[in-house]
Amino acid sequence: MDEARFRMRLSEMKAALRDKGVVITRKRAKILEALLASDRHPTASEIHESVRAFYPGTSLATIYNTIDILKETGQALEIEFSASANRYDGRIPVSHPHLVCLACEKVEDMDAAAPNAPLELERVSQATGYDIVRLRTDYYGTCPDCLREPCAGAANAAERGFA
Amino acid sequence: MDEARFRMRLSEMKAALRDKGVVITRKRAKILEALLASDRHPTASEIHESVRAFYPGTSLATIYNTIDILKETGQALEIEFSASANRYDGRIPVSHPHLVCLACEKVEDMDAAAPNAPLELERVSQATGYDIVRLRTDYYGTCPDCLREPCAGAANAAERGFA
DNA sequence: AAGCGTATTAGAATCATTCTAATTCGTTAA
DNA sequence: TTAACGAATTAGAATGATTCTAATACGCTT
Repeated sequence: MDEARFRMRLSEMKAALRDKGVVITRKRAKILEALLASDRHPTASEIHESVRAFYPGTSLATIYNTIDILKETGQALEIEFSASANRYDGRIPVSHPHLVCLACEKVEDMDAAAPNAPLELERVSQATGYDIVRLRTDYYGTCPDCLREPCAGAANAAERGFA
Repeated sequence: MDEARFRMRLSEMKAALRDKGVVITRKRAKILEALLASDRHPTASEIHESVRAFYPGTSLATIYNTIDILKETGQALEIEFSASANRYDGRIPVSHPHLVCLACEKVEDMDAAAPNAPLELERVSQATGYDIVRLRTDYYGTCPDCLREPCAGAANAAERGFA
């Protein structure tokens, strides 16, 4: 994500929050930046770490609070995991496929052409009678790095019966 | 799921466990049956309730223990949720799409033709360099029942910012 | 500078899941 | 039938992410 795109997306997010009457405090601004800064789809506590580098007294509750607002305004996507911390995607806030490494637990955006989400939601709504609002498409496996040289994470995953 | 298919699938599961050297105790047999009996994709504690109707002293740990073995042997699919209990699918133990109602939280199999999972895994492995072993495709929205007459669950979901 | 509403905080509470260590069960082989 | 061994089961404690709570601090507006 280049600088221009980063700043554009950041203003978009701020605007969406302001529209909801949410105050963009300095801490909240840092949270948005931390969310956009890495392509690693950070967890709440990773964001917490980033923000604490600037504002040491920041509480985890503030991170979750801001994330909630981002979810409600459709500005961030929550990628749920029951066995580990949820991850968040603020870069592309519409449904799109991810690659999840069971060894090192990283989550990547899938480069391959994504299905056209809005159209797909409409199609499935028609077919099922549901009012479908989002979709989740994730591929689970072992990433090229972990295939090459199994890391600590890989060992863990093996223990859990994967790998 | 008709009776014949039920019994067939049940033997399949038992055979797979025995192959692993796992003893099929009466409690374990009931767990498998509870998993297959409903199309509701039960949670661990729903299975627990079912089994306790027959064997009152059964511990939740036993349910989780058996579920773990089923996952390891590829005989059950875990559908993860971070905000509520995970659900399990023992009927169709290969990756296939689900419909998740955000109001009443039920999880249904999607009837529409599923993408050919093994082929899709292979395709994505080729494209990404990952060794992809499973995929998750889930559609989130409101089911026809909840669209018609919003239930308690629907109210909850609305509070959470959905619906 | 006062007043008001939102943001923030530390820590407690929650809840699904996993772990632990002790007990019981099932099976096999004397 | 019984002894013995490994696997299954148990209750309850531990874990860990997330949410809640009630008190405090902050940032506007006037």
